[in-house]
Amino acid sequence: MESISRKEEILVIAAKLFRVRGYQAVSMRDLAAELNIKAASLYNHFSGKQAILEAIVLPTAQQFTEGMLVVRNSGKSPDAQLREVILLHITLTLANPDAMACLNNDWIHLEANAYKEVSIQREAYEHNFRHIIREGVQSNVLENLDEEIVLYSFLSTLRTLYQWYKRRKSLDQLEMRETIVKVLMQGIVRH
Amino acid sequence: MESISRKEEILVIAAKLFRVRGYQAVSMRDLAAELNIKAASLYNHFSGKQAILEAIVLPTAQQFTEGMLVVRNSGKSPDAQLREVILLHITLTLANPDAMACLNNDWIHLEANAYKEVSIQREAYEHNFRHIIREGVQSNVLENLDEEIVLYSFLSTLRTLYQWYKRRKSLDQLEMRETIVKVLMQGIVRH
DNA sequence: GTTATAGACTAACAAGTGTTAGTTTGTTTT
DNA sequence: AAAACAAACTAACACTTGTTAGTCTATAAC
Repeated sequence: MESISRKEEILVIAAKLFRVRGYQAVSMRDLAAELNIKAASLYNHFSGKQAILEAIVLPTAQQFTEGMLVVRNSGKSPDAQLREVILLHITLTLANPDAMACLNNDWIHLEANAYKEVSIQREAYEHNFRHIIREGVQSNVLENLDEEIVLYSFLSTLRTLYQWYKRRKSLDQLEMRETIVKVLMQGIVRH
Repeated sequence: MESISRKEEILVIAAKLFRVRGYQAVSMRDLAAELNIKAASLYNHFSGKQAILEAIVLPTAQQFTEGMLVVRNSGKSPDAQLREVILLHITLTLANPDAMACLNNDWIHLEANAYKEVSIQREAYEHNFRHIIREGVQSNVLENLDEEIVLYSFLSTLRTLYQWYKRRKSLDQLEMRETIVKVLMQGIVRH
């Protein structure tokens, strides 16, 4: 069953193009050309352009939803959960940076059901994130700072990670993860 | 000379649309409809769609370049400069959030000279930012952390501010600014 | 009162868009 | 050998895109 592999191949190239130029700026002919086929041939594999976007974005969104669920059910302390969420973002981003870019930038071009689906997952995700922060404040391990500012300052950094992370030797990889955790949790000034 | 006002009016609406749907997804007819005129009428005010994008993005990029210059020439300590840069982002974002969105998301759709222009300014800006961080580490006021991670974790938060800042009473405004500074500089854990 | 000017209009263009229909080719399965 | 399938193709469609040309109208300047 090599057909799965061909579909996958299309998704890899599509995600790469969408990341660089944006969903709207990539035509079916552009995508086909990159695969050395004609635009019409893409319809042997996907029902249309939307379907390609969905096939990239929906599973990625799903991974975040599932990851967050695991963290929330871990029974760990709030600050440990925060740490886990940060590592989740880093892991998923390194696994597929192009798909991460699509999830972040092109999900607004999803239509109808897929759009609603991602909206709901996104909201639920932020809701859980907010709760971890709140529990951290209540249990006195975090400073009592504005929830929204803490939430989005974290999320901004993590969601745009795909833009600026650099591939490193796997040894440095661990160090990078710890540095990001440290920067977000403890800031950058000496004390 | 009411013509300036009309041009400005178009830019305000254009920035709003570009922010919500993205530059590529907004047609000249869409923009015109929002202004209750026909697409062709837009060409009385701008030479084309690109010119509208440029008129939104270039001045905004310029403001950051100028702001950074002031900070760098202030003679203040590295951590004070860092604080100034954070406040610069907040000030410019609150002044024109739609233009900020365009600068962040749609500048890649600029062509030729305008694209190069913004690329150069962007690089110079990040270069200066990086230098402030380096000086902070060298003068022992900042922790010795990976420069790139610190830089982009700051920039990510500041560049996406337009997405999540909430308008507040001007009294809270000051508090918000201080909270953002605190979160970025000192992190969120108690110590 | 004539002349500019700003700012709108209609009509049309060439190019590019996503998509469909129908066909062909080579490989796999039976 | 026959049938089924994956995966490509050509040709065309209806529509949207940015843009241009040429025209009309009201207000402001002289």
